[in-house]
Amino acid sequence: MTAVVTRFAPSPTGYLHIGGARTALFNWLYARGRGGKFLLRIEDTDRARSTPEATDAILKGMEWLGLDFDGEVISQFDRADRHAEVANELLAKGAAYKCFATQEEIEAFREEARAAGKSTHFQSPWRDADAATHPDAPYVVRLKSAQDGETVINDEVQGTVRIKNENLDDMVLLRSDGTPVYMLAVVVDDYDMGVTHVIRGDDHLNNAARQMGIYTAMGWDLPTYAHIPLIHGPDGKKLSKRHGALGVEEYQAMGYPSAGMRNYLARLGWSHGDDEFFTDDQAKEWFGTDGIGKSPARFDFKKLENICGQHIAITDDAALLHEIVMYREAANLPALTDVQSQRLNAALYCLKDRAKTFPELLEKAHFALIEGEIEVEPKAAKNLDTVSRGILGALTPQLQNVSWTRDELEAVLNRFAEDNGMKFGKLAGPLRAALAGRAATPSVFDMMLVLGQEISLERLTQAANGGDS
RNA sequence: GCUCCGUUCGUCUAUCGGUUAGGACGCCAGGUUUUCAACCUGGAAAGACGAGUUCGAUUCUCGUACGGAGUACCA
Repeated sequence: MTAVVTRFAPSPTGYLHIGGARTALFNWLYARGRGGKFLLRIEDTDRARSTPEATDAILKGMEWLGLDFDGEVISQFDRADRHAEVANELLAKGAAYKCFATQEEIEAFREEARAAGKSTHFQSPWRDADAATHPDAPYVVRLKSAQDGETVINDEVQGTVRIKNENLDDMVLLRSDGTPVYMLAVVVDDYDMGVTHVIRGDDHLNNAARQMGIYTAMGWDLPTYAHIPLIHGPDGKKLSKRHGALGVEEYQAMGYPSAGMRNYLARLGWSHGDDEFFTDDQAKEWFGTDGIGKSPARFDFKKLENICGQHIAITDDAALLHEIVMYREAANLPALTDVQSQRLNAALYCLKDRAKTFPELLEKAHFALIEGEIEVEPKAAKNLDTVSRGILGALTPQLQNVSWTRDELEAVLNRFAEDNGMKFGKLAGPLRAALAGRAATPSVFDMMLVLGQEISLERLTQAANGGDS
């Protein structure tokens, strides 16, 4: 059995959108789970629409998603000579022909066909023309595709799909300027790159039948096809910019961890029994085309968040800190100072299972990130009224000479609450406001432990004095 | 127009002819709780529609409806 080779072949005409990212992920999982190779090819034969910025965005997106590929990035445009070579070989074999029809002639043909309710596929009069009759004019090279019988696609996802050959047109292989067209380029590239499994969007299912004509004419073995359904927006319509069709870098900027993104995307349109939450290793082991569904899936941010929250919770602190740093960069937030990252690192243990995204985690880490003056948000301000400040003023001295451990702090605070005839909850609000300036924070004990005695007492004192001392 | 593909709770999905149609997210109720989150318990919630095959269809076949894709000298 030959080794598996998959590829991701985006065209660089925009950012790497979520559907493309999932296609890349599927190919990556398939290859990586089988000890195979995963290649990247940029389909840049459309010079007018391809941009280096887009290629860059694709590369960045894949890097963020952790989808590493083997070998160099392959530019399809760079291989134009090879594509032309194959076209000429097809010509020599009589499997392709030169077509001198003008755009006007083709247009006229289509209009007539449409009016007659027939297939609009252009039927070139040059298909069987004698070379002696060829004019000295520009021409395109078209594939002489079969006209009878049917083409059968054995697709791993779609099953057996039969298309009558009469519905296949003689597609253009080489433009009149001699440059190759995508349909030719994919086939030649996939063949030359040794691609064994073509996993791509099902918008290419029809194309597969047409491309198979080239394989047959060249006598090449077909790859295994798996045409996966596209992702739709929340309204079930085609994904548009308004809902979810954002570039993957925007998901990074929104603060989703990439492991969660991979998990969610893998689960979108693919399943392995009831497993919802899994690691990369599990996904690689489990992934196969048999688990891919046939119907389009919709993107759901709620579920993404849930999965991401679970991944944040199991990520080790060092990796998490690193990813948060990268997130801040992607979101154009100021870099963390040394003190901030030290404190954040120390606080991660009590933060990571309370947040679904990095912004949420950072929001809860607010107490650890403040340096200097604390601004009290309105919701917390009511916990710092005169009465509360009095309580804090009475409490603070009692924390002067205790050993700064969780047990000790719990003991002191509980005793204080009891002595003053109040429930601990009554005490927690003011403490939270004093330590973080917020109403929603991690446990007050965790905050005091992370901040340390000196800073904790400083903040308590400041709050007790009304914040104006 | 023509060709191809799809359709199970709101969403992602399981089911490979016989199930009280399962799980997850979300939602609702209750519990726990120093806030948030988490957690625990319970609940509502689905086979597009119509025929056919079969002892028996969510599952197989056909049709209809609705979505999607392709039909380029775009990819």
